[in-house]
Amino acid sequence: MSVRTGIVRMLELLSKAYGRQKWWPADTPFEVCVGAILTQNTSWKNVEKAISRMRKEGLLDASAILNAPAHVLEDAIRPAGFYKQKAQRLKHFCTHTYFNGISQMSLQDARAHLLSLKGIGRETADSILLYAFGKPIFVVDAYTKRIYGRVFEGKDSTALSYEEVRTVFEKALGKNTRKLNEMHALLVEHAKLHCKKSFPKCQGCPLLKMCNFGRNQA
DNA sequence: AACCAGGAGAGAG
DNA sequence: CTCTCTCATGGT
Repeated sequence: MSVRTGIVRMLELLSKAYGRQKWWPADTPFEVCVGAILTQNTSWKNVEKAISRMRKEGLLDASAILNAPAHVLEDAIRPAGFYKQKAQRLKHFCTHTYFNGISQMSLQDARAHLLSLKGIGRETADSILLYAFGKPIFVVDAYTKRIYGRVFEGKDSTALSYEEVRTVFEKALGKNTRKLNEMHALLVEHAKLHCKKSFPKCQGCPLLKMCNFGRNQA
């Protein structure tokens, strides 16, 4: 079975096992951007706390973020960690992003624009493109690389680069926003239930039959 | 009580 | 281009 076929199969199996995901967990496109920055190397649980505190402080708004003193913003997002960096990144994002123009830009231009911003790397940019603006692009994260490595290579991760993994998934699923959205969301769900870093729960794993890592385990 | 979490940037080699 | 270090809180 080719990797391309395997990815299509993966989407079917995960979809059947976990059902339709509702993603990104945010009320507005702007909140998606905030969450994408706050969740950098941070568990979503802690991001929820930070966003909740921002909402309470009325900070879920670009102008409010810009008007707030640094220490106020820092204090609100503290539960998400890296609070000094992230406070700067949020302010920088609010200042320099051509937010309302992104939806009209081509995918390539929009991505280049986001990547040019300090604090917005590939995963954050792609999360924003896909989940805030509905652009057909695939988001690669640590979960994706781990699951990909285990399933297709029998290793705990893959040596493929970010762009290589992204391309493989996009070739398999096509430029279909709904599928790309669902695939990433299902991979995150799957990682939490059956593919944690230290404790893979291979029993009952919906990918067991097609997973090379599963054969090595037991 | 170490280890990990839906990364990104800067610097070195 | 590939490592390595830093940033930092909170859950397990």
